[in-house]
Amino acid sequence: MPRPSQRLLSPEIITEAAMRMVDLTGDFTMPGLAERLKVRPSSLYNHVSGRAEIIELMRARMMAGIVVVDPDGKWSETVAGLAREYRRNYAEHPRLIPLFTAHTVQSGVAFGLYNALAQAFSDGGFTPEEILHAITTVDSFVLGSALDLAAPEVVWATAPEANEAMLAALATSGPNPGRADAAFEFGLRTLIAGLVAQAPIEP
Amino acid sequence: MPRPSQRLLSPEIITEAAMRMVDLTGDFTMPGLAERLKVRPSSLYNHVSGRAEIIELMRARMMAGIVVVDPDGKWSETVAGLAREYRRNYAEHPRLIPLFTAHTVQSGVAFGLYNALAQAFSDGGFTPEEILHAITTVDSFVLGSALDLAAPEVVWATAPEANEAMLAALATSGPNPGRADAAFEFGLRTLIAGLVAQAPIEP
DNA sequence: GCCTAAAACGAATTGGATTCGTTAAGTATG
DNA sequence: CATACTTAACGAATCCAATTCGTTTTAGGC
Repeated sequence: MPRPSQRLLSPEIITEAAMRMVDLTGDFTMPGLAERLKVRPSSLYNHVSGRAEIIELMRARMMAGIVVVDPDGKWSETVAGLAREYRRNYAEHPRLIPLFTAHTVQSGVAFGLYNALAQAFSDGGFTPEEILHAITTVDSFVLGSALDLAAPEVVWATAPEANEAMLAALATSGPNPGRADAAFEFGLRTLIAGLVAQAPIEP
Repeated sequence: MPRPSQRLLSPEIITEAAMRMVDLTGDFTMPGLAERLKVRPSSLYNHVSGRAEIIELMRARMMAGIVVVDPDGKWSETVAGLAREYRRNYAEHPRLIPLFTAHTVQSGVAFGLYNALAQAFSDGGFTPEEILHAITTVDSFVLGSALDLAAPEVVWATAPEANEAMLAALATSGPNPGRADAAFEFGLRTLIAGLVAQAPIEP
């Protein structure tokens, strides 16, 4: 017999549970979610339209964590800070990222971030077209770095035909996420240096 | 009654059909694949272990397209050439990328590329640890750029709360893949400039 | 105390991935 | 030529996830 209405669910509760499930197992299913919430799968549909919406809610929840503070110094440091903040949010739930990139819906979240980047690059004297490309570049690098974080480190483990330079490089490799973090900082430094070198306005 | 053995399938034929299906629709299913190949779904399992292996075969097939030529000049231009070649292969089948990043298996393909990058960075005077980070940086940027290519341009379409710098930037935006290509070239230029600036050895 | 809307339920449907036993064709062997 | 073996396609069946829908309960407003 059907159970009474007990207010067990809400979009927020479902989203939260889904995120915990993805963090734990790398994926989520409607039956699994329902079980965690002590509910039948069909009950979920009283609160969300389906699996796709849950993914979008998780995306929005992750993006909402990005805190954009007013710039307080060099435009280049503003960009670096924004990129770090952007990645930090991804890094808190690395296993969500493959889910996001698989379902390429991606509504216009994170416009606060984009606006702030646009302003910073504008301060650097870039043209409107360059600003768009620069934002895309930062976005691509951060997303790629986040995927690197989610990837198993096994990728680098065995090197059947590595040359000398590669072997020496691999020998320095520690475990994730330390390696991924260090690589991100290196890449960010590199990217900022390149941007500064191309910018009409110092620094 | 079952039909005779007519040699309709092979791993290569299946992989090829799956890639065409993904290029066309953004995904593939075993029944859909079977239909395209005029075969029953179960027949596929005589040639591949399942859906996961088909994805890995597609990944390998894509990676195999990367041509690593011997460097003929500056290390920085070698890196730029390798990055372009890497992305070019992704760009030929953009809709495969979300599939790849979803199933994060990623065996040690593309070691030829990694070796070549390691050698180039070694020529630039980077330390082994820096080499690993530099390779990761290029990898992240190329993968992120490839995802950008696969993303619908609708993402940029409407800007409900864009500031002035952002609006001006958006006004310059043309359609994909032109925009994504230009952004990649900008980002690559930027990245190379940053690497050159940090390298102990010119150029 | 009654009515209604919200929300959980269970059953049923659809569709994809996979397994397995069966069977026909081609191939090698005597 | 006949027999046995192997390959590969087939169909049926299983499992599971996603989703739909009609039913039921009950909390809160009147």
